[in-house]
Formats: sequence, structure tokens, C-alpha cells
Amino acid sequence: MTGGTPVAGETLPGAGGGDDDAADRVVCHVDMDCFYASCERLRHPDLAGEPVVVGMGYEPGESIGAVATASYEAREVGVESAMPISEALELLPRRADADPDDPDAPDPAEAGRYVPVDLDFYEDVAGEVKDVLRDCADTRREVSIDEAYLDVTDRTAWTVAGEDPADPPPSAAAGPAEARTLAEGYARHVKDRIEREAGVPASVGVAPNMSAAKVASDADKPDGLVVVPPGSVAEFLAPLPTADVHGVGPVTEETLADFGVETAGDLAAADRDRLAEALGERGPELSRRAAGDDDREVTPTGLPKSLSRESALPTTADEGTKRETVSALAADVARRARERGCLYRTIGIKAVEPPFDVNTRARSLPGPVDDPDLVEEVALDLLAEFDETRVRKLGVRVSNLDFAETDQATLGGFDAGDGRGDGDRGAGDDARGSGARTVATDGDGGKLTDWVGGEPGSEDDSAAGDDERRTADGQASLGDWS
DNA sequence: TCTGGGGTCCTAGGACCC
DNA sequence: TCTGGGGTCCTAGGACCC
Repeated sequence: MTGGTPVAGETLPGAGGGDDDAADRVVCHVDMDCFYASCERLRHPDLAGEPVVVGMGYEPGESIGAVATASYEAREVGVESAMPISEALELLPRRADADPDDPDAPDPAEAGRYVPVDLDFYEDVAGEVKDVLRDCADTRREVSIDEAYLDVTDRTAWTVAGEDPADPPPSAAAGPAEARTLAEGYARHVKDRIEREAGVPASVGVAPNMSAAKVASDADKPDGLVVVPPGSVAEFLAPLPTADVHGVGPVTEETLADFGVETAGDLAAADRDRLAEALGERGPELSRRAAGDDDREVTPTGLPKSLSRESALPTTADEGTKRETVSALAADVARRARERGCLYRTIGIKAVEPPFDVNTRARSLPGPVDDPDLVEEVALDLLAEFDETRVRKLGVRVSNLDFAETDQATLGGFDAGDGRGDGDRGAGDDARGSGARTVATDGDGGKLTDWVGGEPGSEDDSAAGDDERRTADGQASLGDWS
């Protein structure tokens, strides 16, 4: 190493505040508590206080499917997300099966309520949550239906508020009791508004960066509010197990344990070169985050990078069944892509062999298309390799997406009545000027693609007028390293 | 345990080009 | 033709997240 500049800017905890603006950011992470279950309680108030299990692929009376969300009451008896419903039923019998006349029936007092997922309804509720978030922060990143980061630096501050003995004490993890900040008050305001206006509870974490805010929102669930002011981030994270660091899953946790790295504090202090050897660039990055060092900006959620559908089936080698399944999945993916006004250039399949061997195959086309028949054709062609294979799950995916001719209107994905969305086609009001690639989709989804202006090779440096896709992409993928 | 569905990012190797 | 290096695109798989 012969570089002149210092290696990774290691800011000592609490020592970086002065000249570094980043240390003064106020980031909230809002995480809805068992969101699906909370939504069910919103419309079925009799579920309040009861163990609730929301199952995907679940049908009333059956024991198929998996747990999408379990309420905290259900978690207390061991029901977890992703658990097969059949297993959940062993831990938590179904209330509907309770029958006073049947000695074998479960005791109603120890039974839970099982309901199937109703995503449309949850999206409605999520929309109301988003309305609140929009109101509370200009810079937001919505990570999923029930989770978002807010940069509220321009709405509040880390200034310590006047002491008020009448107020409840600051959250336990917030450190010294005197550190009641304006940021905490603001976060409480956000949290209360969500509860009041959307009717569902949230946990909120507040910290000077995204990863610490994320951990903070998890630290006191449900209904939590945890504030980690600048200067106490490393101290807050240090005792937590590595698995609590965002990005550390079971495999990485195990690898770290082999290094003797058990806590976030260990991870922060670990030799980053060795981490890089074992984990690639992810290693040092996780170490920095564990140390409370995370410069990523809160960037708005970009456009999706892929769309897929998959479905489990009883393990089968039957070619007809597999082809039918893939055809149906292909049609669905293509329909969704069209609804969102998005073109795709790569079509792929996934075939899962028991027990859990994932195979993927993909093929790229010369240019982006919107062509359901082609999705099916390519998917079936890729599937041919697995004609003899026993599979338990099949999937179809389109990627290399191109939203060239759409605009923000469809971004949220909620614009229902979009059936005849051809109206904006070819309107060309986007001012995407010269040199940009255009795709002719005359009528509906002609697959012809042509290149207007420069050759593929030269288009990159003439990129001045390139479309918004570039920006979205760049930000999304560079976000980690900012 | 017989693991549901929809995503993201990263990595590694090969093809191809200059 | 060989050698070398750099860059990009594509595919497949892995890890992770919600």
C-alpha cells in the first residue's frame, strides 16, 4: 500500500461531530409492527390482543401455506415468520377448531386466529402510512410495504431539549437520561401520527445514520422508540450480537463466529483486511457499520430492477404440469410488466429441486420488449433443460427493465385503472432527447427495437441527455458506497 | 422442519472486443 | 501467432432482506 491519504476514515465515537456534517444528520427508521396482523386488527377489532397468524397460501380450514406475519402474542408461543402453517398449528391451535363438545378440540384460551394474506388491503393501509411519512419528511426511502427511512435533518436537530420532569423518561437505549433531544420529540410525533392517522402501530429508531437507525427501530419492538444520538452510536451497537447488524445473516454470522467475532463491537474492531478476505468487500463495510460509520444518504426508492412470480407445487417431474405452471407464471409476470409500463430485456426461470437446490437460467434479448408471448416462449425454452427434473417450485422473472416511456405516475404501483395505459405511449413528452434509445412499441407491444442515434458503443459518452433510468440506477447501486 | 414469495446486491467465470 | 492487459456484457449462483 503506497497511498498518501489515510486508510478508511475511522472516526472515533463521539469525536467526529465538529467538522463533519454527516454526523449531524437525523435519520429515522420507521418499521411497522407485525404489519399484516395489525392491518387485520384494524378491520377486525375483535382480533385485538389475540394471537393472530397471517398466512400466505393459506386457506381457512386448511393447513397449507406459510406464516407471513405473526402477532407478538403468537410469537410468544413460538410461531415465526416463514414457518409452515402446519407447524404453526402445532404450536398454536386454530380458534375455529375449538369445539366445546369435542374433548379433543383445542382450548379456546390457547388458540389463535388464522387469516389469509390480503395484500390489497395492506397496501391501502400502507398508503395512509406513506401519506404521513410524506408529510413528515422530504427525503424518504421506502424499503418495503412496512418499512421506511426518513432523513429529517431539516425538520429537527440533535439539540437537547429543555428538561421536563413531567415527561416520560427517554427510551432505555437512549443513553444518559439527560439526552432528551428535539429529534426524539420529532420521532415521537411521527410515530404518534402514524398510529392516529393510519391506525397501526410502528416502531421508530432515530440515529445519525441509516444502519444505526435501523438497528434502533428493532431494539425495542413492538411500539418502540429508540434514540441513538451522535457520539453514542458505537457504544449502543457494541454489545449487540453480529446478527443484529443489517446485512449479517446466518452464513455471515457463522463465518464471523469462526473469527471469534460475536458482537457488533467485535466486528467494529476486527481486522478489516481479514474480513475482506473472508467476506469480500461486504466484510469491511459491515465492520464500518458496526462501528457506527455509515455515510449512505437516504435516497428515494428507485424503479424496480426485476419482476418475478414463482409458485410452489407438489414435487413433480411431469413435463406437462411444469410447462403449464411456467406458462401461467410467464403470463402473470408479463401482465404486471405491462401494467407498470415497463419493458424487459432479459427473461429467466427458476427451478427448485428438492430439497432446496435453486437453478436459474436466463436469456437476454437484443433489445427491450413488451411481449407476453415471447416471455412464455423463452421461459418454456429455458425450462426444457429441466424436462426430466423433479421440481418443487418454479419461477419466471424479467429483468434488465426499461421504464423509458413511463413516468412517475406508475411508480407507486397502485394506479389501479390502468387497463388501457397506452395513452401515454409515443406521446414523447419526456423530453428524452437525442441519442437516447427508443423502443418502438407501436400498438401494443410490438417487439421491434431500434437504435436511434449513436451506435451502442458511442452512446455512453454522449449521455448528457440520457433518461432518468441512469440516475435511478446509479444512485441505487452506488448508495452503499456513496 | 419437508422451507412461501418478491425483491436487492455481489461475485465469479466466460465470451468478446480493443 | 503469441502474450498481455483492460473493459464490458452475460449468466449462474449465493447471501440477505422483508
